[in-house]
Amino acid sequence: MADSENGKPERISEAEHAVMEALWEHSPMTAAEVCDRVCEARGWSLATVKTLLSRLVAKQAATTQADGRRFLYSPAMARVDYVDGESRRLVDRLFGGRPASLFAHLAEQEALSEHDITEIEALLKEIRS
Amino acid sequence: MADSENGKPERISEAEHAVMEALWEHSPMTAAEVCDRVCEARGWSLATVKTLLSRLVAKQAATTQADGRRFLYSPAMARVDYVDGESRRLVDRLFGGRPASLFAHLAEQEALSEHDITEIEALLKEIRS
DNA sequence: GGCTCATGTTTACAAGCGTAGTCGCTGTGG
DNA sequence: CCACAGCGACTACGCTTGTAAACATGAGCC
Repeated sequence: MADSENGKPERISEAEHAVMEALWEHSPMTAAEVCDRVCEARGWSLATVKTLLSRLVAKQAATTQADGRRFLYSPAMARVDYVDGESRRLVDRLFGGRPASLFAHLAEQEALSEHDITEIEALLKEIRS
Repeated sequence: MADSENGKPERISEAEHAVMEALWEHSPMTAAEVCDRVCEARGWSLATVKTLLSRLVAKQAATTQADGRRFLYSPAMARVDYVDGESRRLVDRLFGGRPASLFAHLAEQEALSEHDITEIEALLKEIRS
């Protein structure tokens, strides 16, 4: 079962996400190249990256194209879609689905810098135009 | 390790979070009362809730006070702190720590309703005052 | 042609999670 | 006094995750 043939996007774990970020930044890449980009930061071995890549392919979050005997890996989903899904999950789970509540929370917690606020004001102005 | 004596807040899983929400809404409560509030919605048995409560106590996310032979459970962390932690994690992981990026994303994805936008404008005005 | 290197596949294994059953204790109604 | 109901503690068990080693295989080098 799990998700062999249907299009249900299986959930990507945090470690897997780190690999996806690398692929979104640059693709296609071999496993070794992915490792070059993430192994040091996360303290991983190449073997770990290989496992994660396999799992991502199994989850249909990444695709491969043969290049001789090796594979070149590419993301199979757009980053924006992933980010969107995760954002919505958070807003749904913690803010009753109301993005404004998230914003209010950030503001109350003073997680917003002067710069953030200015930026958001500018965005709002743009939306309004 | 884990977090016996130190104050490191161990991560709360999704199922556990559902229980925490119940406790935040109303506390203290017995395991049975918590079940009344969440079992139906999640299709859980009382046993499941008991397990989750134990784990939450172990993680020091909830506390108990004896009431005769049973326990009354209460949250040991403020909801706002949990929400804040999760929000920041998301912003850090997906938006490079810039809340404005999250906001921009939401705006681009049209996840913001007219109402949301108005609300945020109002909040901004308040901050500015 | 054999050895080594790169690379995907298989296997491993502990910790965490979701879900729940069973055990043991004790206060209570009869 | 005893069976029972209620309750926490302990045990269970399959799945996912993080992390990686072992294995197989093809390719180039000497």
